[in-house]
Amino acid sequence: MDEIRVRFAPSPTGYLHIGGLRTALYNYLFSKRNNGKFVLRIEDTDQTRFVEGAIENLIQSLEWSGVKYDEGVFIEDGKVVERGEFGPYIQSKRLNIYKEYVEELIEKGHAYYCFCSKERLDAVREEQKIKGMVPKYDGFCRNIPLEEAKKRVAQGEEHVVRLKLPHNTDINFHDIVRGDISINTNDIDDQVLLKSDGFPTYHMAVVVDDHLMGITHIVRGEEWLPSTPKHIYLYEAFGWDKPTYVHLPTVLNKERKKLSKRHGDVSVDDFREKGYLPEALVNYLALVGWSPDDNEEILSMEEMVERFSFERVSKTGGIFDKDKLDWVNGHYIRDGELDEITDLGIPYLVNAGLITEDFAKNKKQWLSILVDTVREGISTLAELPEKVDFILKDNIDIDEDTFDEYLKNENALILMDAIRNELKEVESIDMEYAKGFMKLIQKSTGIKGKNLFMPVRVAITGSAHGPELVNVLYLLGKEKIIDRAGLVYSRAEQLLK
RNA sequence: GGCCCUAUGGUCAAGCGGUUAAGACACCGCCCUUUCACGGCGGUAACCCGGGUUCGAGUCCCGGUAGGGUCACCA
Repeated sequence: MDEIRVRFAPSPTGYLHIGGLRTALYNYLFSKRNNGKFVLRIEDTDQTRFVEGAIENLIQSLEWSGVKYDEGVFIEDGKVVERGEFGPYIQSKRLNIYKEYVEELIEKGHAYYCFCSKERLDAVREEQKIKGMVPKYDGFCRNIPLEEAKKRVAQGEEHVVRLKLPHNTDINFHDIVRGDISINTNDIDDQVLLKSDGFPTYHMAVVVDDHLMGITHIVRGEEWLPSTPKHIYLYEAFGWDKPTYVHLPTVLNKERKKLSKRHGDVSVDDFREKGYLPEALVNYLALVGWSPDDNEEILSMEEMVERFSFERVSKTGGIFDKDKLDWVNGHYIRDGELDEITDLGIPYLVNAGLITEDFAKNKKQWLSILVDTVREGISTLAELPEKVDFILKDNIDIDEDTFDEYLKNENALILMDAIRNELKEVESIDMEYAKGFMKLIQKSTGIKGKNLFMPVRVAITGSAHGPELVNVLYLLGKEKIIDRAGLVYSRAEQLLK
């Protein structure tokens, strides 16, 4: 059997979004699973929608997510380059190729020149709508004799080329996830193949390129299902072998609509910024529309590759569930390599103004302990600052209710005193000392259990909730603890008067 | 509106003619614990409706309903 070749073919009209990432991911998993090749092609046939920097952004997002491809468009030294023997991989560089094939279609009678103006087309559509008809090209130019049409073209008359679909013919094809599908040509338009600006439309370019690039499986979103018959017809008109089709179910938002920019939070970039790990995003995304036969939910890329198959892709659109993503992400934050998680988390602390770049560089060890003590309580890296801010900040606030509950008493006075006395004796707090610290306080005050831990926790952290106290003591260090104990002492003393 | 697709708890999702209809997220309890979290245990909760086929239907067929997609010189 021939080598399996798949492609992901985004248009550079913006950033990579979640739906696109999943499509790319499934292509990747499938190609890896079958030792095939994965191509990245850029479909920039609509000049008007081209966004500067979009290609670079798309590639960077893919790179970040760990979805790798073998061939096509890459970035090297900040520049867009192409690698592979089937290039160019950017459609705007292939205009002459499409033109050639369009002419072949015309000669074979599968396509025709159309001179209708935009105005006429709009008027026709408008009238059809009023009559309750399906808006469709009325075939006005369909029967212009080829010689006459060519003459008009030669005279410079503006024109497009349309697909000449036979009337009332069923076009059948098989889709791996949808099964057999049949659509009648009466329900399909004579699609424009070549635009008046000389660029092909998607339908023309996709067929030519997929064929020329040896693509064996077309894996794309289900929004392409209705136009697949046009593509099938083109393959037949050219006499080419048809690829295998795989139309993926849609990723939906809470409103059960296709994910869109309007609702925000759909760009892969956004998720990265919000502190999601690529492993987690990709892991979760794979699960919207696919499940492995053993139903595992936490899977590395390698594990997904091992288990992936289109037979287990569902037909139903799935809602993107942020809660579950958060859970998956939290899992990766907790289970990830501490150094890695720390490195990823540091920028969030710097951006929040909690630490400086210098501090980040010089206090790696300390920071990794910081991250380790709070990582179990967060689901995204962006939550890091709020979780550690009581440690890094100079001042903490203890709200009145909490203070009254735990510190407005004689015990607090005794405890704060003991803490300050104890700490006076030591040079600094290391982990060993931190581990035994509460024992020492207990010994010197005779206070124990909740009466010991809770007031101390509140006094030095400002809150009745938080992570393991031993780590917090170490992280806080001598000065801060003495300082905070002193403030609590005075405040309690005031209140007790 | 035409065409196409889809239909299992709130969400994702097993199931592929015979099951007490898995599991995960979320939610609620309990346990662990100095608190929170993590973790562990348990719980609430589902086969869209109506006809067939069959000894037997969540599973197959038909119809309805609902949801989605698509009807561009956009992809």
